[in-house]
Amino acid sequence: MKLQQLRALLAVLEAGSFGAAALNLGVAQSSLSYAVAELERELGVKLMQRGRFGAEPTSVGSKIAAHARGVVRLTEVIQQEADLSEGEMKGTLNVATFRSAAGKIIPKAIVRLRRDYPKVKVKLLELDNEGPGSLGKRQMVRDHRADIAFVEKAEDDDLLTWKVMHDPYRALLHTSDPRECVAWADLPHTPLILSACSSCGDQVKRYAHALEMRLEPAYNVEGDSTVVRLVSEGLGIGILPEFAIDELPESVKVVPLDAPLERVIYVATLPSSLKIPAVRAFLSVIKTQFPQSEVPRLEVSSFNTAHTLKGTEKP
Amino acid sequence: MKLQQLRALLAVLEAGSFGAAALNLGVAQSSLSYAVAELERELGVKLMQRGRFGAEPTSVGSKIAAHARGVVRLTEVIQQEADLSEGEMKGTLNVATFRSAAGKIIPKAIVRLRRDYPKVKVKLLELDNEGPGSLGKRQMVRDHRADIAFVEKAEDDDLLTWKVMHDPYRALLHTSDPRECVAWADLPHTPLILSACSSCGDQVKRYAHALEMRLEPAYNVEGDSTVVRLVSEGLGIGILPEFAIDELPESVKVVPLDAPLERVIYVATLPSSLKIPAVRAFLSVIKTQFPQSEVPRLEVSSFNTAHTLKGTEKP
DNA sequence: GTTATCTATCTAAATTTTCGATAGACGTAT
DNA sequence: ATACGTCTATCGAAAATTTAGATAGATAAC
Repeated sequence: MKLQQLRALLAVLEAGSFGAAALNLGVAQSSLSYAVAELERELGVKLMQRGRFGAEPTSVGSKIAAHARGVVRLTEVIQQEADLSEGEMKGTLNVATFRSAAGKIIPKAIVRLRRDYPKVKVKLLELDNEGPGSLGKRQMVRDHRADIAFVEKAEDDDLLTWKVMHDPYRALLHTSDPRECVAWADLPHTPLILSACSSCGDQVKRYAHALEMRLEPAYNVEGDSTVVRLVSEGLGIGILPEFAIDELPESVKVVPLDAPLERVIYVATLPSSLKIPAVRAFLSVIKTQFPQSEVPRLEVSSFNTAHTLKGTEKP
Repeated sequence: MKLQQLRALLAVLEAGSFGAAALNLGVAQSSLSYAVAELERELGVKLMQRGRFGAEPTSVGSKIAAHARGVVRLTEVIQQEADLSEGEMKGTLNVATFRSAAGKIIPKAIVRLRRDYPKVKVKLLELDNEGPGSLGKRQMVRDHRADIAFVEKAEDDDLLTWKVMHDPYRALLHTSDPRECVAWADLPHTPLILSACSSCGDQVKRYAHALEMRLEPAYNVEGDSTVVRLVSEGLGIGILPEFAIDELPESVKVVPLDAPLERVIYVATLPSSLKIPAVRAFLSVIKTQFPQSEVPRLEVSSFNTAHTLKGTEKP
């Protein structure tokens, strides 16, 4: 088995066809064909189903690809480790996020990361809909497609998950509205504008249900920014998590709700990823950036194989 | 970076010198020298300190070797996955144990493993003294030197740890002794034979201390079998965990203690190792072999990347 | 100073990978 | 039905890489 073969497998899988992958990598198509065929020969299984429309993984192929990603990622870690020993923290970090975290939290963290570890690059993988088709962020982490994911729920599974911050829901009012605070009790009487994406709307409805209120949203829009636009048109009251609010026009103001509903934002990662220097760097940045977070304190520069990790309890 | 280079690094590290490693692998010494040098060139760091007495890792070298072991292990997992998809559960499992677990628990488990998964091989790494010098079993697991370790303490760290069984301490009497049970209160009055290894003796002393008794062991011997021999010579009462008692001569009998002291035996593994089919197979064997164990139920044959794992809480 | 025991390096041979071109397979459009 | 576009597999030659064997250099022990 050769690393190049595993890399070829992953490239083809990602590109969807041998030809496209060859173009991406700048090698001949026949090379990839040969590499994958050789790997299949050695393993004794067919990894991809080739057809008229390219190549897609067999079921073994998918499983093996996940391991292969782990292998390739580990080789990157080896390089990171080597660089780190020279005093240079380098490398790339793959972060899976949803839009509203990407909007405010991540930039904050990245700015600080660039300051403290200028050579660490971050690749953002935004995926909002955890629905079928697009893999969930947790699954991205499990498959080594991402090192770290920002998630809104702390499920109890095989990933380590830490609370990063609380993000309170706010009401968006047209500036003509005199109120400085919105009461939940008022909501049934006014047209509501909720966002469908990233479970925000759902949580609001669930909370209202708990208060024994029936909310009938007047608009259930797709993007967070659309909510803002509709509010600025005077079409109703918008409700969004504070960190999802990007830029406000003059005609819209943000006021608190009387009962503070909030969503909690977590980071999740594979236990084994804690050995990756760049991951530790990122988590340490998160830790200092969001002081109330429950991210454990990790030594970055000088961690041993017996790595220092205190308090990895799950929420 | 090439897999062969990583394998060369590990082989040299294990053998202690380039020449010995070359002999082990059946290749020329110059090949290994070239491979490691090439790896060092690419990484930009010196991985080994070569000298008159062979080669030993630099500090970066050790860290990188640990990752390299992970890489190599993952390639083996890839092969396992391929074989499994053909219906054949193959592969090798590295199990770190202490002597007395190796003596009774492991053979039981291995017999069943051979029956259920005849092609899975087990490599036993017995290391009793967790002292300095010899790496601890947990560290073996962390460094990917072992997939699974049997341990006597459940430390709260980065390893997953499950209780396997309780192992009650027993008294060993010469057959001339009429007692069918030994009271702790009697112990200070008789010459005691304790085993120094694997913390057995320590635990007995600690327990006696808790009972406010001062035990003065007449003999503190190295091996468990030596305890049996001294008892058969009529030199005193031996105390050992039941599973550490291997074979008894005619002249020795085993009786319970009036207050049942016991040690608990755990298995520990890296979270990421749960993706290894052979590890899951072994754990499932343990699970059925020791029904009171707290090992989680794992599907072996058909596990997906979203692997089925229920109840991974630590003790 | 010699020796024994290591590793590094050199050259040539063997192996492996890559390339470019081409053939085959398979739907689709004409 | 035939030609076409879009894939992958395969072939032979070239390029690159790895290997082996021999030898030189380094270093501590004697």
